[in-house]
Amino acid sequence: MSVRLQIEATRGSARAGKLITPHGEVETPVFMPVGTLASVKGVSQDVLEELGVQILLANTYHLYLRPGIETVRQMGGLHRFMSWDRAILTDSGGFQVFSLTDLRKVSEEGVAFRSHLDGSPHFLSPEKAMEVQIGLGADIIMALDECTEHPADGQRVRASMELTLRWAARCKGYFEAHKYEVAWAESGELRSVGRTNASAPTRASATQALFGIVQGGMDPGLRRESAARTIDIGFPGYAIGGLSVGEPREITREIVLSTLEHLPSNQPRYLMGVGTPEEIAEYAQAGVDMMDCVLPTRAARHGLLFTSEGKVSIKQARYAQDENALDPACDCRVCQRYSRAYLRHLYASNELLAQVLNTVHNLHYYLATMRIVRAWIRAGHALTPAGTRL
RNA sequence: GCACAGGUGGGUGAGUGGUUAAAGCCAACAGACUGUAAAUCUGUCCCUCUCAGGAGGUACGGAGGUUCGAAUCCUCCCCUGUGCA
Repeated sequence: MSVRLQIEATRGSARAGKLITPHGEVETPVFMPVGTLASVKGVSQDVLEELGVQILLANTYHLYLRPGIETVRQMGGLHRFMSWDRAILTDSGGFQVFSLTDLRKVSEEGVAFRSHLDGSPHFLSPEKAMEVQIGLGADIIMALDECTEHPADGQRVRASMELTLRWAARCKGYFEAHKYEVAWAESGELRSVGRTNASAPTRASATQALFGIVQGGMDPGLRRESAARTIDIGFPGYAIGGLSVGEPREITREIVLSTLEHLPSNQPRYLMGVGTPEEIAEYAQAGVDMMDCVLPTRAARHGLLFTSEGKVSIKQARYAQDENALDPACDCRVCQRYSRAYLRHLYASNELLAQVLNTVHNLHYYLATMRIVRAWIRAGHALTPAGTRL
């Protein structure tokens, strides 16, 4: 069978459990750091393991362009290539439809991209997105969707949603026909790279899972319809996409909360691209099982650190001679060892170590936040307002 | 001592008569960042007022001068670099 969610505790609409994947169990609700290019910028895999990262994101579009799917296949798949034995989820390239708006053209068939690297033309169809993701071999792969821009008028949002639905069906069709082509098994050996699915499913091939994505813009009605029709197509897990695209945060909340009500209660629910520590804590408590966001890693590289006392912009002059730990309440290796003054110095001096340490801290903070939420769900005592911010 | 070349805002460095409070870059200071074209981007960056559109003052080594007008031209002085004695 496929990736599945084993719910072990609930509290209100929140749930805690385990996501079963070919590369181990993932405790949910989970935050998934983003490693677009098969690398979480600034942090090595051994440190990610030490931090307790259970599942990473990587990106279809970026890895397809470089190093290219054939290289990853030859290297035994994404897990072996990047030396990561835990779970991986690949995004389909749908977000690039949104973010590379000047470099792509969307049609019924798919998306024509001009590479942001060298300008070369490429075409990503739902089928191609599946082929590439099957080749990469992530545990969870995503349907190609159109991440609708905001603002957009009602007609546009509906058309975009309908396109995503048609693409979802095509993705599922291709995936079902080709999912046994996963090129390697747990052992890392190449398996069954042929075009037919005649070979017996390996453990890995049997368990790679394709998730569908709900769109519908900022319209709860369209979100509901998108959810229902995506569920009709049928996936082992469902994502809420198309949020955090510039809309006010209250609207994000409204759409997340209303959409969650229309998703199956016994399957993984993945909120894509969200959010701040406060947001991930809130949405996990509202029943989201999986979230990813570039915020902790990007903000870290830009000197913005999340702490139990709120945001700290470590570049500020006020920290120049501050001998305190970045976050006195934090038990990460950065806060255990270095002063704010030193972290500011590293940042101001453009030292690579600044990016590394800042990223380690922010990821730790996000992961710690989710550990607290999981404990809260399981233990059944109320989180204090301050607790949600730890 | 002589001969060249220079001295510009925190640094560097454009500018050689007006549209120059003086480009660009750096530093400094602040802000943004949410399925990563992001070690990125934006703003401020002489002083004082401001009804926020601006107003006034000071400023291109120093002192004079030419001119309606000078960082820009002239004179002298000071200083720096290089070369020759």
